[in-house]
Amino acid sequence: MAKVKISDVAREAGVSLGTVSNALNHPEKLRPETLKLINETINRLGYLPNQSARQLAGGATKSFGLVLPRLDHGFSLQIASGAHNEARKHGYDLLIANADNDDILEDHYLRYFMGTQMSGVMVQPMASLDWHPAMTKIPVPIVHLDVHCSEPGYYVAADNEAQGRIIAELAIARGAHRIVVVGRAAFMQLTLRVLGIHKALALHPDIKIEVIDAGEWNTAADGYSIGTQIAERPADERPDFAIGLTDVLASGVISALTDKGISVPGQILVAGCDGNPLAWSGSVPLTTVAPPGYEIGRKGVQLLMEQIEDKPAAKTKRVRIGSAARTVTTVTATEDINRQELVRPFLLERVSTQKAEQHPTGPSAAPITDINLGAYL
Amino acid sequence: MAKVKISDVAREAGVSLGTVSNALNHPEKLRPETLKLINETINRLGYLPNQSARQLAGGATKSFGLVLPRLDHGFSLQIASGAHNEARKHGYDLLIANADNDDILEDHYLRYFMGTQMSGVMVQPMASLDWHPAMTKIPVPIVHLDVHCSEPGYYVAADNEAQGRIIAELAIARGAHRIVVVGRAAFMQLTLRVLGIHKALALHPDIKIEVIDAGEWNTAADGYSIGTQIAERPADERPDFAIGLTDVLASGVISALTDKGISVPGQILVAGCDGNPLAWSGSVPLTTVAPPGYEIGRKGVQLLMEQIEDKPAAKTKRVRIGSAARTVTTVTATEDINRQELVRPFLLERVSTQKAEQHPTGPSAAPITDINLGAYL
DNA sequence: GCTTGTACTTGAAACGCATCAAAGGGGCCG
DNA sequence: CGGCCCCTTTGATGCGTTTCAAGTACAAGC
Repeated sequence: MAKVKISDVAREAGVSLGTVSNALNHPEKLRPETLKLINETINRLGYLPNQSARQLAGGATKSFGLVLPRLDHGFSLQIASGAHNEARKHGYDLLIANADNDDILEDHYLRYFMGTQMSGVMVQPMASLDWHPAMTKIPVPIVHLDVHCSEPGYYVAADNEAQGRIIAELAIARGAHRIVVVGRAAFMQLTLRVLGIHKALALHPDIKIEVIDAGEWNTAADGYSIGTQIAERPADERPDFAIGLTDVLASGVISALTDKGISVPGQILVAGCDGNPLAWSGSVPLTTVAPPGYEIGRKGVQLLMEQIEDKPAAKTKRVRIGSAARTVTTVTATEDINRQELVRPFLLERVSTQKAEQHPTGPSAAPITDINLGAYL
Repeated sequence: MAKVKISDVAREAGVSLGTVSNALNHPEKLRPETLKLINETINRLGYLPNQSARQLAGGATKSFGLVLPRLDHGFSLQIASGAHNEARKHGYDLLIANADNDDILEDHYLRYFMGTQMSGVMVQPMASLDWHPAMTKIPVPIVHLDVHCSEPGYYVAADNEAQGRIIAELAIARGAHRIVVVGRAAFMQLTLRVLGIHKALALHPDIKIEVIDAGEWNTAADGYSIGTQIAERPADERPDFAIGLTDVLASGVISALTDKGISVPGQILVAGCDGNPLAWSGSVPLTTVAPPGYEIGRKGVQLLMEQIEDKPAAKTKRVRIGSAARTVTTVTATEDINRQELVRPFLLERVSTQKAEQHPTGPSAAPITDINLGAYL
């Protein structure tokens, strides 16, 4: 069962090698009969073009690579979904690699994609951003997602500050008097969230705010221990609203509080940031602010296209996209819930959108008008 | 910024082209100093091997392709996760393509992968299985996932009959007297689930069973309409246990019942099949039987490896893997819940495993000992 | 000093295809 | 009938690697 190649098709069809190639790539150049004859032969022989050879001979193919840190995080999947749709719209393929939370693998796949003559590559990198210096020399369009690079380059990031602001405003609206922010602002993303929270609360000097740090990794256990600590305070020193810097933290807090007999949301309201489904499995639903992953993926591909199409464009472009406040489930499970919504989109939530923010030096990001509910986990 | 190629490295390092190639592929053949020199040059120049050329010249690279129908279904992600881990274990890369529920795209990516000289390809195909005849002529190892092909070939599938049996046994254990099965057994998978249910109930002639079909597509709306129909019956004609053939159906049923004022799980217990997180968002948690996606992905890669390693092996192998009964959340939300579990694995569930079944003509599937909790959405 | 062996290194030949300048074929006009 | 032009097809060339038979250098043994 030897592999059938283009020359086999040519011989069999009685045409030349170049003609078969044209049938594949520029069918409009061929006479209809010739094209038909060749296509029949291709099918009969079961010919499948060798992509490697095509790429080698013809330069980049129309495909993008996307390296994600994990596949089981809703945010990353939203990115993948947005990127996929946008890529297909432009006629590009999208290949996804799972870096599995491993820097080395991330680097590995990135190089792999760049070496495959992909038309462009996107990464949602883990914490650090110090690429191998060589990386910047590669003449392949690349876009970083969900980071804030200081180096020149393209990136698309969620407006984490806006996320903080939104969640703080939710607290204000709920009449909070004493707020705790749970977790360590270990990464830029989290720092910005805290900043947003502070900015929003600056207008409300009557509201007390407190940031509790419980450990380096912001694990659920950290959240649980902070929750325990809160629960053990005298009732009048407890907050009435807790904000987890991540959903995982928030989820840990909720567990601790309810374990200690404190009602959530009866006595303390808890909210998170991330829109991370992994953290939703508790019996107490969690209110969270989800970054617009779908939009980020979409915009990422658009930046790739930009780099491909107008080569001599600016070498740096940064896009920040506002967050959609997404109350995945209302804090109070017994609150009025529109059952109809449950039947259709299958996400028990109220979605309100927030206009995209303009980055001072960047282009205006399109306002977020749609949230891809279906694709969201 | 011209692309630096292997000959540039060779010239710069003062060695021959073949030596650089050896440095990359057979470093043990080189004198340590030479190797060091070449590596330094590679880094200095920012050389990145052209994967297309490598593949073209060297035959298949160590990478697998996986085509999934969607990315936002927990089952597919489990497959991806299992496949990824197993592939890495053997030193292979895994590239994922999202067919986005589109037959044409599925075919497209499949061909793409096969044409890229991948070492092997896996697909979780949508309904139909009539590949283009040419497909079977391609000398690339391929494994189908979650299907039951009649044609010769390799596949790994969940034991859907076992899923039905498990869910029926749950109903029996809960003391059900009157069971309805909701949905149309449109695909083989669903047919087998119904079969399993019937087999389990055959031992309990006292339990009444009824199958309600509401439409071709088993949508949430279908579930809702069946739920409504059930709710409108006189109380003594209502079932006390409803089984959705899919979680989406079950979710629709729950919505309808609670909308009509019937308590779930107070008056009617509802369970589903799939372990589909999309269907979990309701305020009433759903008990579901999840197929062991992680195991399926793992086994898929193992079958790929088998085909790669012992070429002259059997041309057909079929593996059926038993389902893990995974009660994502107990039917009664107020039931005893082990809070500790909530903090750690972040999946409020009880996992019980079921020994793998032996396919008459196949090899024995390894018993399922672990469920990849973390990777499960 | 010559031979044999060992340890590296070399470079030319594929790999399968896209490209493109050039050739071929046919119709039309003069 | 000849000349032109347009539409279609041809096939040699090169893409960046890997591979492998052939080469080189050096050391040990005689």
